[in-house]
Amino acid sequence: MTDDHRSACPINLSLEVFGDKWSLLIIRDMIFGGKRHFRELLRSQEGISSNILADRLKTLVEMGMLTKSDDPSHKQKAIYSLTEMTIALVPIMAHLGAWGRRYLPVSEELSIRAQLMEEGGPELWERFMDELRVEHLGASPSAPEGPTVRQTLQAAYEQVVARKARERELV
Amino acid sequence: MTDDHRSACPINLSLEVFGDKWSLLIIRDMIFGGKRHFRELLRSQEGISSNILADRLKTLVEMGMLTKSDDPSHKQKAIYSLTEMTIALVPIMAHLGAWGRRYLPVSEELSIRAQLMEEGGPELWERFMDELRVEHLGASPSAPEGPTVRQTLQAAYEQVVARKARERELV
DNA sequence: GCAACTGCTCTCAATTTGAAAGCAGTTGCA
DNA sequence: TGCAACTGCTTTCAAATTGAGAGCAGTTGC
Repeated sequence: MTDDHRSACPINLSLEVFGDKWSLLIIRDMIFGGKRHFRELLRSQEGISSNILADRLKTLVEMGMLTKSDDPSHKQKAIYSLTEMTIALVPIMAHLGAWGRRYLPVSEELSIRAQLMEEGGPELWERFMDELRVEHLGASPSAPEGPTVRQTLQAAYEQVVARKARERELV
Repeated sequence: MTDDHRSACPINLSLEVFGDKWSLLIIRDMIFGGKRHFRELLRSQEGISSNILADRLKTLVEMGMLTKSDDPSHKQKAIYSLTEMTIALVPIMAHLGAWGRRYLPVSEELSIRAQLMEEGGPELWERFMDELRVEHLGASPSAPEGPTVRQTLQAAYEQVVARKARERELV
């Protein structure tokens, strides 16, 4: 573990961990998409190619952002899990989504989740993080009632997609 | 302005704007270091090289993250200014700094600012953003009393540096 | 027994990165 | 009036990274 860092500034070090065009998208798909397997992550909106995905997963594991384990149901399957470090990025994801929604040409269906995260605020983020800890770290569930945050976000997304499909038919 | 975006997801679009190893560091130096000129930005902690800096400044201007204007005091000097879009990154910077401070091997002097930003919370961030609007957008100052947020952060940084120098002498 | 699926790896071209030197001016000072 | 220091870059060229696509050695389900 040599210090080949450009500087010991927290922002710089953060960028050295996920300051590239793909790492945060992988983490996004794990957090919001619930993806855990290589082939799932390969089917990203943005079309990451397999060599890049393999490389990023490897370095994210090396940096403690993910862990990798065997899937008991299939000898060739690997399961990737978030660590506390990565779960702690949820508020940053929320801010990033809110910022992008405000200043960049997002689509409605792909930003509805960001909107709900923004409206939900820190309380929703905390609930989401707790659910991720249960899912990825084996923490015991604290409030087991109702749909999960991810399910709620996903349902909203699908509703927008359905509405848009209906609107397209009316042309 | 063609849509050559990978996807219209807010997180992806955000990453297309500043998802690289240098752009956010430039913005960091402008926000926290008060830097406005090319040669100032060239003297970053991390040692950016001039061709990369020139390229990033150009694309940041093209994307509306910065504006560039002439310095009346020197015919060859350019002044780079933040836009509202970039000032709105202050909370993300604060979160990023807090995250890095918690999970990565930061140094005390380079993370004291992040600590104060974290402790100050949204109220401090808003005050800082207001000051940046005055400095970069020509907004009229709202609360003109006392030292600026940047001055406060800078003073704390220098205090740590001075203390560490003293401690080194005692060896 | 075979198609579909598993997490990758390999190849090779294209792009990006980066250090370093240099440049055409401008400015401040002696 | 000269000259050193400074201005925002640009150029050069090697090295590293990126990326699409094909392929692979197995595993699994039917």
